[in-house]
Amino acid sequence: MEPAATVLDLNQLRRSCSSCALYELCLPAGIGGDDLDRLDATVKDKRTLERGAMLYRENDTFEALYVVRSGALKTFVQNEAGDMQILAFHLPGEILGFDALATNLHVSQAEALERSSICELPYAKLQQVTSEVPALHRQLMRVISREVVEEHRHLVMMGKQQAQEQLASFLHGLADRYQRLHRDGTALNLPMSRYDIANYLGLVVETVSRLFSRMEEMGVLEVNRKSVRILRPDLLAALCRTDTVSRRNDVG
Amino acid sequence: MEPAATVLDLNQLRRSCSSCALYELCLPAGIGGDDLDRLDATVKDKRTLERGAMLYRENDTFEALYVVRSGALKTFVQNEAGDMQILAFHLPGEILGFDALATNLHVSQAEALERSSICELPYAKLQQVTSEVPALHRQLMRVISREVVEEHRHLVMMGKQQAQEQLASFLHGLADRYQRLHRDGTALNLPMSRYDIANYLGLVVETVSRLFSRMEEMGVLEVNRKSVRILRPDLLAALCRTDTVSRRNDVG
DNA sequence: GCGGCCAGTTGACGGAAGTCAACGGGCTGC
DNA sequence: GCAGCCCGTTGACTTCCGTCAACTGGCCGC
Repeated sequence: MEPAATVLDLNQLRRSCSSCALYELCLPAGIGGDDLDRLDATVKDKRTLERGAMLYRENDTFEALYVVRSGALKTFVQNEAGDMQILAFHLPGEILGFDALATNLHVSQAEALERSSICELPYAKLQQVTSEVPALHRQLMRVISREVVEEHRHLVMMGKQQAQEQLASFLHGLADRYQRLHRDGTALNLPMSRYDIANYLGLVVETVSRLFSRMEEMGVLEVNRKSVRILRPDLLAALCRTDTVSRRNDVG
Repeated sequence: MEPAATVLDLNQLRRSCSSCALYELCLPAGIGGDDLDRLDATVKDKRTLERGAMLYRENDTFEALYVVRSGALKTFVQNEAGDMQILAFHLPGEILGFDALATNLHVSQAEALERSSICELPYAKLQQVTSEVPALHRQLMRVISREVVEEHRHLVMMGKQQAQEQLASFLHGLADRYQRLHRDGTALNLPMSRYDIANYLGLVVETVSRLFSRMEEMGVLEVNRKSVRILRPDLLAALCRTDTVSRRNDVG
């Protein structure tokens, strides 16, 4: 046990998945021992992104999948006219980059909402490991599937006819994700702007702003810029659905 | 070459991927020769679903992935109250069932919109083959990724602020998919109801109906119940975007 | 500290789309 | 063939949310 080796071990350990505080949330879940070590080896040194920095852009060649270690990102697409549609917000432990698997080119863009730390999983190396470790292959499929299910949630949110239901569902879902990160699920610190929230939900920023104010008046929230405290989780949950029976959404 | 064997061969051939008219559209794309044969062997006999029949329901255990051979299906989720949100329409050559990969339980439902023929790919067998054929593994990942990208398109559609843009985009995208199937992309025969279209886009059925009428008046479409003829593809494409610059979607 | 800028909020207004209602016309089953 | 049902369309009305505008307060750079 010479000191130098110990230091090296610590450094490697620090950046390895097995010691990652979020490790049960991301790829290795369900993988143990040797297999985890092999996965560790494929993780490139982590990157840090400043607020506003791009992780990847449209048409970038597919190099790697990325796991958020800390901070938050948004992914979005833009059309020729420059119109943006936000696809997702990514919190620590969440993976992004799957959009490029189909064509080997990214078809969306990823931007840091705040100073963020990112794990990079070079796909070539990842592919090599998955071919040797069937468990990782299955796990990777599961992770993509979760991505699909997450997008379903987004679609359901956007399908709601009342803007208030949409925002309530958004906050409710965010609180859930915070709790999964062992954070306080009632004291949200929103990394995204009102503008981003509006775009994500298919609304305009004024509507979102008014809804925050209205929900504050109702005693559901306490809003202070980016900081949102959920005073009445029960009421928030109730606001996620309309009381009146909707004609559109009933089963035919 | 005794007659009986020939008949058997023909039958097997008929239901095999290598002779499937849609084969370049679905899983085997990019796979050849021996590998294709092995994939053929994993495909279970095809199923036929009548209009309204369910392919799978929520909480069904994950058995297989499914490829549409003919007909059309919709996938959707329902909440406790029975509210429905349609997630996708599936045309021939398209795969469904990926939602269950994460939990081994389906979290959505699939229903035939008309008499449909389905290829069943039992996942256990598929997994065995993918572990032996790396190319298929990569192909499968690509297909799921395409699913993700397809959902992005749905999100962009729902994010549009004008209902007319939404419907125009929907029809435009449908025309594209018809052409990929070597069908006439200007003579659509909609397998889904107005109700389904409305739900898919987050609108109500009256709005969709009015928009069809309006677009007919504009000379863009000729509508006759389920049959929609696109008279002016150029105008339809133009209707997919608003002329006026939208504040919400501009890049900040 | 000060100025400017941008994010966010609020108000007034109008219009697009949702709601409610009536009706027509296929399709199905008897 | 006829009845009944459901799908789709259309009209009248209402309302929610998008638009435009003004204003405030944080934040950053100078």
